[in-house]
Amino acid sequence: MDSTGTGTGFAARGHDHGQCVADALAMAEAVCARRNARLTRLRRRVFEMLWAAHKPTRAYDLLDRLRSEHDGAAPPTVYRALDFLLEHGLIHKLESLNAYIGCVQPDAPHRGQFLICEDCQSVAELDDPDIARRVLAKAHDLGFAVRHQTIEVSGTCADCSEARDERGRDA
Amino acid sequence: MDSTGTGTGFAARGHDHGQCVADALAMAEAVCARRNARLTRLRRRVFEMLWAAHKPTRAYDLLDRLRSEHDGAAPPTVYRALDFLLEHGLIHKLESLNAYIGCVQPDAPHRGQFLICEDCQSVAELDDPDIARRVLAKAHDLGFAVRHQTIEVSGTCADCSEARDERGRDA
DNA sequence: ACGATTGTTGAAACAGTATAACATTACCCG
DNA sequence: CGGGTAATGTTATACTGTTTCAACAATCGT
Repeated sequence: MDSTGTGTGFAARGHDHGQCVADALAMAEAVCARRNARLTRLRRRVFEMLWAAHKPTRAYDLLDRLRSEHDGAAPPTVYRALDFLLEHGLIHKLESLNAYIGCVQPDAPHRGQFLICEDCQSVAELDDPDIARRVLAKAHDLGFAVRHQTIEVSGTCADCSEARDERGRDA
Repeated sequence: MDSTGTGTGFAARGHDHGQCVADALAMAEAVCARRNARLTRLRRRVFEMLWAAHKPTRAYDLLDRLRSEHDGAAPPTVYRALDFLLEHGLIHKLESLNAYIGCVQPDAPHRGQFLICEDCQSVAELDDPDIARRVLAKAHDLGFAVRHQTIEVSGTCADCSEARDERGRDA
């Protein structure tokens, strides 16, 4: 579940990144195969880039990288790939950042909750059913039929809080 | 608390709109006075426009309306006003729509939860402490210090669900 | 194998959202 | 009044995302 073993939802600082990208790709392949969705070269590249960055990445950053290895890439190129990946739950869009990030659990399409560290730009995806249920229940009380939840929390992650505390002591 | 009396968080279809805008403006005035913040003519107009629309409104829509009554309005004109209003908790930004809407409870700056109807574009602001607390608790467990919550739920409001059902029976 | 259908990509232009940078004016306080 | 700060004017630009149409490739039924 949490390939980093830290239990914080954030990737550990020194984790085996190549392996983590490879694992994500294998999951994506499996998901697409199961649904007869075509994970083309382009889509795969965008997916890999998102995982390689391992932090929220903007469409035009992806576009720049695409262009460097493939002439003729244009905005629709990257947005179409992103749309496909979003549709299949392989990535998420962080609305508060206008950025995209790989999904840690692409088995079933879903919307999790995101903790976004403002210091180091790392993101933890929570998928806490309690939170989602509470929102659903409240909406239901009001007669509101939920289609989609966007839950994004910005702040400071544990690592950065520590680092900040240490700087504080030094000063 | 809920000036509409519907209890759904959504404004009632036939509520006294002029009064509702006037009330909001009075609250804004009071908040700014208490903080020595200057609710200038421009800022007041943007605030009024947001309340008059009574639904999520885009920056460039506001700009168009500003221009019609005030030559020389440019993007920064409206964005600066929006920044001021956001800073003082008088309005909210809906990240998932890139749109802005008046805050129903501007006494203390805060971030509520939003139910966004995809059919009629109406928005309910919840401010449910349970939801906020649960998110805070979960983040705290992971050592994450929360600065800001963005919780936006899209779907169909009770009125539109009913209307849809009726259309369904007719068909 | 064949064409029809559908899905994917290429390419150019465009629409919508937001900020940078700098000049100018209005306001407040001593 | 003078001097400083906050607010606005103005121009330009950066960033984010869509529309459109044409070309190409995979799939499917026959």
